[in-house]
Amino acid sequence: MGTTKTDFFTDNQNELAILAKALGHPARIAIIEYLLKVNTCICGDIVNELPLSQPTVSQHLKELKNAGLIKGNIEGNAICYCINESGFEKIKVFFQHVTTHLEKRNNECC
Amino acid sequence: MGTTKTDFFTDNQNELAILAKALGHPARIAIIEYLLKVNTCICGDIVNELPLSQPTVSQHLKELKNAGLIKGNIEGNAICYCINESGFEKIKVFFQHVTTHLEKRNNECC
DNA sequence: TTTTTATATTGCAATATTACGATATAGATT
DNA sequence: AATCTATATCGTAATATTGCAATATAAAAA
Repeated sequence: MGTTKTDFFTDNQNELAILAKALGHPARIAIIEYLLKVNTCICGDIVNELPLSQPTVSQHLKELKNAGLIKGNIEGNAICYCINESGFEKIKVFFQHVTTHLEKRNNECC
Repeated sequence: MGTTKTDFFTDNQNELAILAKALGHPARIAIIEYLLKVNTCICGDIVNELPLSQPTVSQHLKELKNAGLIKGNIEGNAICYCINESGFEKIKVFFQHVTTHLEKRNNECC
């Protein structure tokens, strides 16, 4: 009990849920928006930008990376983070799917 | 401690996070996909479709409704659920924003 | 009115998430 | 080598989520 019943859902459903869940925190939305603005940055930049401690930011970065939404490359001392397009591509496909379905019918609802 | 520091983020960041969080579970992705297929349905239909108990499905429906992703209308005995387009519109705008930013630069990353 | 049907709510156990201080790691600088 | 800089990990407390049995609610059917 308490655990998500992952086995009973499709791989695609689980993948989409993981991607959406990773974006399900305002700090992680803020990190993505910041990365869109500055293109690349290091963890310390985000620590300066957000009202969160360094360990907390590091944890959020890890979750975004595990979900496949950002990439991190070692650059000497620091780690250079940037957006991982392929992760966003997957969600985009889902939302296009939703939009296409909704456009077909004329907003008929209950 | 343990609570998300909502006050330190913008309304838009919090709203997007709430929408994404609502989609951050495979059962809720499955519910949305099912609603896309059948247009409208009642809670019992989803209980038959998913490997989850009635109270659990009811709870997931509540979360999707609170986030603004589905609508529920009382129809006699039952409640008729359907997709709420305006919720999806908000996320779509966010992803368009991401896509536009990413297309501008030529995939330059770290 | 009793029963059936459809959903929501309550209460609870198991697990997951959020946040941060303290500490570890690892490359750069002096 | 000692120190500084940048980030990750560990440990832990507070809170949230997931799932379901039991129960409540409310309209429909008998």
